Amino acid sequence: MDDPNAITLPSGRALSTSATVASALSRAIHEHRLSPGTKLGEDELAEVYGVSRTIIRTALQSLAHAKLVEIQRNRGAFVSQPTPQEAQEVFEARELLEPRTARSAALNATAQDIAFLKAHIAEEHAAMAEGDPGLALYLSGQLHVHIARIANQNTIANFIEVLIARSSLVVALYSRRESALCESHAHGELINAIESKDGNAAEALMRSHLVDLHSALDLRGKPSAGASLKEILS
Amino acid sequence: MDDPNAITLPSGRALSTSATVASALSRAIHEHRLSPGTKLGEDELAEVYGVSRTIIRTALQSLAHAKLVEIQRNRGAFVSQPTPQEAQEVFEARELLEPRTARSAALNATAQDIAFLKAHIAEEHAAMAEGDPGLALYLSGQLHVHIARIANQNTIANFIEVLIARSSLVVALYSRRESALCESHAHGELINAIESKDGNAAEALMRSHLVDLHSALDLRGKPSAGASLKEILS
DNA sequence: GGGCGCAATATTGTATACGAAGTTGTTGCG
DNA sequence: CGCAACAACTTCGTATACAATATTGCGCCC
Repeated sequence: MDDPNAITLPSGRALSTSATVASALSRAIHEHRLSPGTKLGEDELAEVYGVSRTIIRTALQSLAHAKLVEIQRNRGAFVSQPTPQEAQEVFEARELLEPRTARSAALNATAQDIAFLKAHIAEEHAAMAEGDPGLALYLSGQLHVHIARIANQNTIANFIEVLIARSSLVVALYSRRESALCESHAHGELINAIESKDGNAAEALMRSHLVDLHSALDLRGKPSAGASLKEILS
Repeated sequence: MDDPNAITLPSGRALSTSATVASALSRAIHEHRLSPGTKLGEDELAEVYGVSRTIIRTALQSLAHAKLVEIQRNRGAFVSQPTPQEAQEVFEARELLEPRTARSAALNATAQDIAFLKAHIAEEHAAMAEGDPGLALYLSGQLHVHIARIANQNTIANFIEVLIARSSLVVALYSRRESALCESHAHGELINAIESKDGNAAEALMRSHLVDLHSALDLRGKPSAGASLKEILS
């Protein structure tokens, strides 16, 4: 069944099939192409990606572990809708992990790392300029992950990766202003601090950056964006 | 096929089957009944638990996500053998997350929470007295998770849960002294601080407790304990 | 006309079957 | 006698088939 609209899985070489699907879905969620609450039917996805349900299930379980999708027994998988409480927790966790990690990154960064970060920011600007805010949002999140990896903290980086992904959901639901989340402004300053190997500045800038993001949320009410279907009408 | 030695899955009511298996395996790893490097064959486990390979695979993938087992493509699943670098990372992550969380717990704890923690410690002592150090180790780890939950930080608590599990592997491989890891001593003081709602003390005690644990490791060499088979001989 | 209960449908949960990759033991050659 | 290549076996990866559960639509009763 070579489905004509089966997505040719990108870079399907060394990665396991289910990981590829999970990555594609994760990316779609990051970029707000899939809204919180969207049902992810197994047969549907199997057809889209041109693989069997087995692969889809594995991928969904992987995403569920990262809290990107919620699997309800005998009901199916849905893109997660973090509660205000969960949103709060995500940012509190980030505020514990990221500032200190940014400090380490500043102390560890090589010239190569700096170049990479700058290229990354340029990419982010380009995406925004081309009118692809979803991609820009994704890239700006990945920057935080890269910083943790530069700090040689893979374990923490993995946590941050999960937190970033969930943050994207939080933004989709609770963002007050529609504008770009990580204003490249803050990221630029942060990278400058890292480049000057100024650990104190990097830590402080990261902390205030996170506070900014956090305070740009409106966590009082209920999900604002397309929390789909009856759930919002009940 | 009602296998006579098929483990009657404990508390199999509300939990999905694969989650039950994952929980059982996780517990076995925590308690050092499964050593790092042990091969976890799918058919083997399927027979032991009296379920199909499908379930086993799901469970193993879940554990792999928590870095408790490592899945090698076309080779199988093995209990993880954290490298010294990973061990280091695990403890650095804990040192970022747990002290501040202990502070929150101290400020949040209700009388009920205190009672629960004390009962937990008693259980831990009992396990040790009964000569079940594995169980004691498991329980002492869980205490850290409970503290995070008392702090109303479920997201952080989930991270800590993973870190605790990995710590158990680290201890199996790199523990210098064979003695109990979390000497109940430290836990007792910590709970006292929480009971007195002394956030500063709780944070400081947790920090020093983690430093103690960390420094009890010998991360220079290679895995000490039964890192199985040829891997240690090559 | 509205609400409840039952049957039909659809979707997920689990098991099994088949194909692919790796591992091991053996045999032949150097 | 040792090493390399081959073959048989074992184990995993993926797809498909069947069973269990939830959802939906219809009809009946109130």
